[in-house]
Amino acid sequence: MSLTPEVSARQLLEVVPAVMRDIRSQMRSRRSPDLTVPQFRTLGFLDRNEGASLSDVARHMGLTPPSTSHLVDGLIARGLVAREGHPVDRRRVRLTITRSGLSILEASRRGTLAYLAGKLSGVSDDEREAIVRAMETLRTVFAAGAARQTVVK
Amino acid sequence: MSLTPEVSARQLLEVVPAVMRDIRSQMRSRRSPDLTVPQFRTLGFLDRNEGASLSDVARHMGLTPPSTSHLVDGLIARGLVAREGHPVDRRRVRLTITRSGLSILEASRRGTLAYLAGKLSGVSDDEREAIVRAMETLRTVFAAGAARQTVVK
DNA sequence: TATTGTTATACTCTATAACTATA
DNA sequence: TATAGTTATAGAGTATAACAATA
Repeated sequence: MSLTPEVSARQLLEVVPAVMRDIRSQMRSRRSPDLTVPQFRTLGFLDRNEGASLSDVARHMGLTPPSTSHLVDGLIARGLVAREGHPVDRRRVRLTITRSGLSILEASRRGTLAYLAGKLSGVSDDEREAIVRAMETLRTVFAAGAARQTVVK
Repeated sequence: MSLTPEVSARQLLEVVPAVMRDIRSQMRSRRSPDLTVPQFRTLGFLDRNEGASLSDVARHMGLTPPSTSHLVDGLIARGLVAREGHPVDRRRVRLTITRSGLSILEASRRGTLAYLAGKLSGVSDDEREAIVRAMETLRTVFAAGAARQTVVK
């Protein structure tokens, strides 16, 4: 049989990195709203989760807290994210996307989506349906932080 | 309608980075045959293309020559790749995977495939079929170097 | 002149270890 | 003691710019 887990795993391992590289280099090539993929995802998360803590972001991204702290530093340095103290628990941090961050996020999102949609425009409806189905499945299997959350108590 | 290019593009942009992160962190966690994703792909390419030049690798990976040179340096430093002069054109370089590189490549491939297959084992046959179909489509659309090769004369 | 590759430099992403501050 | 976060340090990946060697 051809559709064992091993076969699909092999396909993933070959194709996903190639798609990823393409996305990265497209983002890099936009010379105004240039966001890296992790920065883009962080802004998107903060857009949907106002006042998230550093740990919230780390969990969502599947990163360690130091990596996340560093990542957020970069966004703050560029004025795209604001960091305030938490009113109650003073160990915590409240992260919010700034107006400037939001507009860059939207520009970048539009640009990248348009680019990807262009690439997919030559693909048949049928094949696009398979892509959407596949992404839905993969999302549940590889949800960010899934592995950690299973391990952590 | 729900399956426009835009919808599938949105899915890709959300899901692919998450899958990629998962693959990376799995590779990082194997503490003997630890290869990064680009190193892994480079070794795989050299396994299939004995004596490839630096430019060949760069094209395949969708990277600039300096980045590729650096990447290859790391593999040579670890004894996984050998660099010789080209017998005819002395500007060129012949890259080959070493025996040690091959055995690490195979171990890493087995480990990562097993990990991914495990993750996909809970997925229905139907959904795996969609994944395989999607990957086949994406491979043709995002083939490494495709963009450059179209642009370059 | 054009091609192949390297070196120099710099930034981002990521990790682990060690630390501070707060609970 | 446990939790939230930062700082220190380091390696990999990537880019652009400048260069050397060869064709």
